[in-house]
Amino acid sequence: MTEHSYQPAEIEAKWQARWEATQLYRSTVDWSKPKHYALTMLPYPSGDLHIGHWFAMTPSDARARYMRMKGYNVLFPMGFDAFGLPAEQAAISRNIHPWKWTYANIERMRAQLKSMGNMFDWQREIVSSVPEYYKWTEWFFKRFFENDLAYRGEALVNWSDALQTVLANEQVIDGKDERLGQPVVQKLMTQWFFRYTRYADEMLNFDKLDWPEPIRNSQTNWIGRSEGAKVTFKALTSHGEQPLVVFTTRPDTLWGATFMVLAPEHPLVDALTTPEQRDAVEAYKAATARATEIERLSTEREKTGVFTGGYAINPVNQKRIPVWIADYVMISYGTGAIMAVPAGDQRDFEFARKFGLEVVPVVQPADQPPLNGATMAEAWEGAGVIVNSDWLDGTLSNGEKGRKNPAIAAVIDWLEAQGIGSETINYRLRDWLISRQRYWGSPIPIVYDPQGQPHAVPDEELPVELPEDVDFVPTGRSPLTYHEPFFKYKDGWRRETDTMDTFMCSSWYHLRYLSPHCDHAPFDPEEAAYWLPVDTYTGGAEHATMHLLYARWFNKAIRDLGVFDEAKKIAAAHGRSVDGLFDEPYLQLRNQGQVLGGKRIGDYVVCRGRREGGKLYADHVEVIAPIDAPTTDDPTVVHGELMKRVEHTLFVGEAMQLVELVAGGTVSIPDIEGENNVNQLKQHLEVMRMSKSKGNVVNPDELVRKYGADTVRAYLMFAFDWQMGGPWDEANVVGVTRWLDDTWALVHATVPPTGDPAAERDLIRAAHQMIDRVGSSLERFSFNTAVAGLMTFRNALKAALREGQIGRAAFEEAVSVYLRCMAPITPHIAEELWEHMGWPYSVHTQPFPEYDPEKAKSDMVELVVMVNGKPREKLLVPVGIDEAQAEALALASEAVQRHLNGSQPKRVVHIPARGGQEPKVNLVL
RNA sequence: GCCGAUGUGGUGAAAUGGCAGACACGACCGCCUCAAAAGCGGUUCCGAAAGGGUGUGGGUUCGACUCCCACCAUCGGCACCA
Repeated sequence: MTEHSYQPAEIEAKWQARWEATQLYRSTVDWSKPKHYALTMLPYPSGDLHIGHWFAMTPSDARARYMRMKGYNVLFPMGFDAFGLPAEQAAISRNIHPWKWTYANIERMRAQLKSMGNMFDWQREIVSSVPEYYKWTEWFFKRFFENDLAYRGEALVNWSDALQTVLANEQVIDGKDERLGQPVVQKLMTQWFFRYTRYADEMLNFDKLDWPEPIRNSQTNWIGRSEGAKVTFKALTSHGEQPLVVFTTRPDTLWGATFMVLAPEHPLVDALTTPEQRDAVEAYKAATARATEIERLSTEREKTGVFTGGYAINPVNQKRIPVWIADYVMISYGTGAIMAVPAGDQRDFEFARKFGLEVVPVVQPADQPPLNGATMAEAWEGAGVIVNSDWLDGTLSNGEKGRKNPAIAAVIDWLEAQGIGSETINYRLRDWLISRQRYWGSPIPIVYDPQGQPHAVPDEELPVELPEDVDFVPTGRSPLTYHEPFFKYKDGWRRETDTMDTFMCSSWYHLRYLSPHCDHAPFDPEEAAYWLPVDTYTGGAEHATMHLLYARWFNKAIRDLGVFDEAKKIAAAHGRSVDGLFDEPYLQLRNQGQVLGGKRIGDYVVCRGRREGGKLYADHVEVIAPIDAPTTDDPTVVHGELMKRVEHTLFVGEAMQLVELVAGGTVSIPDIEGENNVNQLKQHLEVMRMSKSKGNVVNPDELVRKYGADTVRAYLMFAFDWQMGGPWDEANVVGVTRWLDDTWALVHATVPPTGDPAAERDLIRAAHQMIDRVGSSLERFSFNTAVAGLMTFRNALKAALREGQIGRAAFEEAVSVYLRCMAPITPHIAEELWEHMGWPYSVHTQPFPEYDPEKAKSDMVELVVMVNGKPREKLLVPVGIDEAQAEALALASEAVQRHLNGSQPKRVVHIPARGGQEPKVNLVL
């Protein structure tokens, strides 16, 4: 027995205080050591830390700690993304200033974050809403403005009535804002933009990045690059000939363009429309404007459109073709106008058939009878040979996009020579709209002269401070427009009164951690030279096309403005390779999954038996489809969804009727063959996102009080694959509780001075297998197998100590390895037990144990004997057994003899032991 | 429609192309106890066994949860994108 048991509350408070007092997690530049910048996404100070924060941050901490023990100088900072709409919304509904609300939340959340026991260096904390921080957000804006990366422009923008502000494209999902899910409308407004598309191509290149495929895929889709050409048609308008430019990815089909379609909002529509068509066109435009607000998204909709009465000249063959308007052409993509090639594009084909327009085939697929424009049933979008196209006839159009297609390459060259078109890359990506008509954000450091021209405020006036005494109730205009002391700059000059999108603040926070109080630059170049770029970034996948893309753009933009130049010189002076060093902000990215609230539909059961009191004693329970539910009111039958089960007691249906399965009672589940068992029944469990309204929020503070931080950490790491997440189920915490209780007792055990060498060798072998397992698991973010490796060792240590054959020296060696392997995952108990062993502070500054394959090896192994790839027998053999011996033993084995039945194997494959696996012999019959 | 991810026991889940189900929860049996809890020991994919099992159907391979093709289901990104 131990003198006292494991009391997490005591030891966690004690060690957190000691770590802070000794500055154990202070990270400073040290050029003699390799660095590792581990970053986890900073929280928004919305009130309380939830279990998702723990799930994101504590495994990230374990990884950072592991890297530190592996010899890296690790930076693992934390801060608060403190500007933004939620603070303002909360402030409005509670009538409290956003400033007060935000800072109160930060106080609270900082304490909660500290309870995790993470190795955050709190001296590097940042808060994005303090002037010390946003001075530099403004400074970056100013640099962008001065270098034509920020501009003021009029554009159709996303306007949210609910939020009373404009939003970036990224913040609009299916026509609704991402915060409240309220409709967003298109409005023509003058706003601030960043030249996002300037880096589109570079952002499509992920060569330097170790990022998850789904994120790269989302970003690639979001940027939406397509190769093609711009071609200038001649519009015959009421004001004479006017150029009408279209973007096409299929310039090889130009000769098949038999009409044109413009988006109803296109500027040339009015000039093209003839008096006879005027009414129809106006009516269609009005209808489109209405439809935009509802749902213009539906892919299945039948084509609609109206003839403008006007014509254009196809520049390749001088053909006069009609110009239509239709809502399937989007004003926001390409040039808002298309050449329609009905024979080669299914949408154009449908449109042509509906309105009786001409179809001229220009790509003739091989192995098919010649296409006939009048009779073909659908467009041919694939490869083929060009026809009906003058000089291009006979060229191969191989189905590729861009210059890889010979026909497209030939046409582009020709268009450029003729001066009627040019090769063009078009992006789905729009420029980044960063102005917001709200109060709680970083001011935009711009002033307007009396003529309304924007000028940047001088550097010495930065930061433009956000005034506090503002009436911030939203009116559709920035609250700052009502604050005269703020907007009045000098005679006749006005300040910009919009504020910046908070994604601007979070695009560079990883730089401010480097030197949060630096007052002459956004960051100290020496710190940047050492720490940048971020080596490992962890956080949620929901930021794929927002924060993670903005931050990449931001990084590339400031790199080209020379912001990293000095850091680059310093890094080079220390012998670091600086080529491309600052091209990307985050080298490795890993996304955690989500902890959900629980879901599973229970089996629909029919229980039959005898009723006694309020209970049914069932001798048979059958799982059926709910549709087959009996319609009887027989009291000896209970049916419904299985909501819950405790041993042999079932709770059935919404009414939770009690059913007791009697001894010898049977269960039948048609999906599972054979005789079924009561514990095979599926019970109802709700899985959904945790939210306050659903009342399924798990409060981490309570869990910490109940189990301790180490248990919560380890359980979150153990419960699911970290990159997948899953439903929260507190019932399983007990496995981790037992593990730590056991560990406590085992390390406190009394052991004899000497033991049995064989048993000791076995224990040390188990320890080295653990090192390998825990280390490689943490390396690849596989936290659940790391914990499993530790538990496996616990089992070995427990069994060994029970036998009483472990001596003091072997015990200490094993415990030393064990505690150092535990330290990244459960830092408090590891530290406490390390101290208990009498070893010097701190376990966290110890090296991670070195894996010794020799010590991990055993003397005997199981030789796996396989027949046609199926394992049939295992033979215990000495570890160094050679191929001939192994094959002879395998051939002689009982199972093989049975399978051979007197014949000879066709082939014998020997698979030697490697990578900790057993040797195998496969016999092919 | 295009692109991507996922699919394994009663449950959470493991498995560089090499013993499928490690580790844990639950359940069952036993020990301990006057009793219960805790604890301890054992069993737990199906099958008596031979053998069969990783969403379905093919393929590659001596050998496939893993690689390839097609399909089904769920989730995510893009979407009348020219």
